[in-house]
Amino acid sequence: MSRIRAINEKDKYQKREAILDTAEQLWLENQHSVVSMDAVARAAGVAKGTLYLYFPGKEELFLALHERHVSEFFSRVVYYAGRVSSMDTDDMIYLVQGFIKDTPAFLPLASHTHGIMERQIPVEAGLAFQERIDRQLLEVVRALQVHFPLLTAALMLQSYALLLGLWQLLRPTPVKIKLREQDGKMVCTEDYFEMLDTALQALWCGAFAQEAPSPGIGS
Amino acid sequence: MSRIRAINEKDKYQKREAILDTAEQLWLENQHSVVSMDAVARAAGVAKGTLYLYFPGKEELFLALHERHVSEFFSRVVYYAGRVSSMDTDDMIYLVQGFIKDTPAFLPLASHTHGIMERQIPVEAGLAFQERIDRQLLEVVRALQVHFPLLTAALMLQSYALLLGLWQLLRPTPVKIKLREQDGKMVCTEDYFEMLDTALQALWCGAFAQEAPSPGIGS
Amino acid sequence: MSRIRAINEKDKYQKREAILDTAEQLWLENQHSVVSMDAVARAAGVAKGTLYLYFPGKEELFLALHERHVSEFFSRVVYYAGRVSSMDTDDMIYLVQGFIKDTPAFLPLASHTHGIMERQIPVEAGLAFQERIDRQLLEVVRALQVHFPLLTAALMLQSYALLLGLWQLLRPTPVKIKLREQDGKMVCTEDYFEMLDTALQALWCGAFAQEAPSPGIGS
Amino acid sequence: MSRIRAINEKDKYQKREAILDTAEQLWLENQHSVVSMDAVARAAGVAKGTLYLYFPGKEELFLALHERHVSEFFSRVVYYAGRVSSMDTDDMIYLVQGFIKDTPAFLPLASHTHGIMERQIPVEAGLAFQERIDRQLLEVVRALQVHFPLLTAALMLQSYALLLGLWQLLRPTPVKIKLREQDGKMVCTEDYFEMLDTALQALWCGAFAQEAPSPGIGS
DNA sequence: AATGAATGAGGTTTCATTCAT
DNA sequence: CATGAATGAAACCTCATTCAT
Repeated sequence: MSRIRAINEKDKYQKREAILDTAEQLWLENQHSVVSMDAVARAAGVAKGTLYLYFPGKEELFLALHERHVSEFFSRVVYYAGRVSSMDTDDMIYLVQGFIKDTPAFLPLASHTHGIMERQIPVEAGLAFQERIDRQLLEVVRALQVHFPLLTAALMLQSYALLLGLWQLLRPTPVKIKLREQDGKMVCTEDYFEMLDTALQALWCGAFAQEAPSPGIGS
Repeated sequence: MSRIRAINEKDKYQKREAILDTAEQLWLENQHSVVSMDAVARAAGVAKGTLYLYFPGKEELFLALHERHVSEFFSRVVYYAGRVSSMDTDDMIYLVQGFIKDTPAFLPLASHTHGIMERQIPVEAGLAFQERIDRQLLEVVRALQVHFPLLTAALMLQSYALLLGLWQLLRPTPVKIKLREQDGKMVCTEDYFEMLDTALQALWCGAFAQEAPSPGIGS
Repeated sequence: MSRIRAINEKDKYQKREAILDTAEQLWLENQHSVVSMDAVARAAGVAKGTLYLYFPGKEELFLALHERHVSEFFSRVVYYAGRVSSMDTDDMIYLVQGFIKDTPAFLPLASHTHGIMERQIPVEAGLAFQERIDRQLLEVVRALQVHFPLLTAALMLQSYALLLGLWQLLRPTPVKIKLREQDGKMVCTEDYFEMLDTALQALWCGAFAQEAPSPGIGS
Repeated sequence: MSRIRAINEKDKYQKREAILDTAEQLWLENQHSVVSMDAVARAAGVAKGTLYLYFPGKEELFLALHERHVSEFFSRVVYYAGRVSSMDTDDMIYLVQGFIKDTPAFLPLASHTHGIMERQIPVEAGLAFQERIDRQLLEVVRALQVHFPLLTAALMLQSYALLLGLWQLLRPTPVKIKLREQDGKMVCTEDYFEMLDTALQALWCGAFAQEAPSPGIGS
């Protein structure tokens, strides 16, 4: 990272981004434990104090990284939805899985963010974050409603919840890895993507079918 | 807590349970931070060392608490499924919501367990835990298949993921509370239970409809 | 170990000895760390409290074990000195090395005793121990003076110090083992027994030569 | 201790030395037990975390202190050997006793280091320490061989062992002090320095005499 | 703007010993 | 005599954050 002083706004933005890049890198390498500010500073080639010039604290730094992830995903969706003439559920799932695979730090960090961090963020920062996300989400919903008239923000939220929850249950823990070695067929060690595919299909299918009467299915 | 020495197995079991009770209580009171063994010992009226007679370490203590929750829920389901002549999705959702409301520590602790703790548990303990849970899960699935022939363990897992993920997104954070004060209609602050109801309905409906051809619904 | 109650003196003595046997065994197996009373009790098949019926405390237990070692060595010397018609330095060294090899727990425990433990023993117990040892030492000296007229208790002490000190410097520490792997010729990793042989030879030779004038040797 | 920030290398070195000074002081005052990092920090007037900026851990801190002692002794010897035109055994003993008297923490700490600590030091740190000491020892041996042609590194080691072992046997324990009160003439309570003098004389005398035939001396 | 030395609260775990049973 | 459940004082180390330079 450049050791040059960031005087103007553009330099500052680039330095901020560079710090986030480093943090993302470290997060990936060190999933087992938690990344320390010390490590970020060292890896980014800046002093610890400098981090605090660009981010109010640790929570905010990683929240910013998470926000970058979410924004990137939203951008992709809007872009894709605007380019194709029609979309179905499979296309959405394809987009989601593509993003997850391109952004391996996303799920672990999102899990951490929603599981732990969000409670410790200063309210002001949390509110601002939430507002930015909500605004983007509304755009995304609007863009998607062209293809999915019945789609709602609530369904997006539910899908995200499914995404997140499934990953927490199926993520490759040491225990999970061990289990899979012993018995590849245990239900709890099914591949995440396969399970996610099935679940999202079911959720969207069910969500869009709610309008029509659903007489005693499954019972 | 009783200060009597637990000589026989029954007393020991009761003392263990009493410690778990205390831990659960503290967990509820102290969601913002993490409960320390110190606090558990003090609140339970035992010495710190005593905790380590009943649990190998902190992680295991809270994992045991989580296991107690899950077992309790499973018991309820099996019991209920065995008593009624027929069940539908609404019954299941009713069971779930009932359990969550009766056990306010469940979701925060489950979130913590899957988000953080599971990675730090000794592999042996984790494997044993997983095995016990899986065994119970199979029983539950068997009991439910009487009423839902198409139900699978995978669907149970997906439902749990939804439960967990939604709660993490909608839990009453300071930020969330503030938001709701400002604007009761923001999508992100919808009530957890309402959202869970909708989502589970959709998921199960979709899951059970998968068998039948589902031609491009929603698109 | 017998779980029978020790009523008479003989049973008590045997139980005490059995505990010491177990402690010795454990000490050997666990040189890297320190043996806990818990471990001794478990290995001996008695309850922790029982240990305190036979020994006032941990220090005293291991001091008793050390005393058993020393007494055994003294016995051997007296026995040997009384049986042979003449002895020289080599015979003594042979006796010493034989004992050390037969009693692998001796040096680690002696080192621990003199390095750490002795300071923490209640004065009364320490005095009694010291007195018993001194009495035995005097006997040994008397028995040896038949063969080594110039031998003194001081020389015995010095020899013991050499024995002990050399072992502490040359004991197989992880570091020492690593060093020896890298370079078998470093002076600091010479074999203990070889070094001890040389040193004792020199010490006794020098001690017995002190009577005669030793003008400027070595300079 | 100065509360000034140590910015440059020189300040840092001085602060490190100051911490070692404090640790040495505490060691002397608290021989009965073991000095805690807490106590060192408090006595040094720095925060606990600061200690860990200067030393990786407790073991390393006290090993560094021991190394300072040894280096100081070696320096004295080399300096002395280079200044005088001739040395004999008495001069060496004088040097040794002088150092011990000037450095009262040396023997207790050395005893602790070799008795206990060395096993718990990370191998890397131990190896580095050993290498530095060995290098210095070789210099010392070279400097001394001017005056003692027959002197070897092995003899130095043996002398150190004697020094160490004798001190452990004769150190002023509560028990030893009590004994001396009762009976000033017991062999076990002879003065350390007197015993050391005799022993080193004998060892060196014997070592240098080994070349010449030693026909059954003492028997 | 940038540095990095200093802080210090906080948490888990061990284990010799006691004493009610 | 024997048990083993309970105790509770230590002790080490981490790391987010601050602030003098």
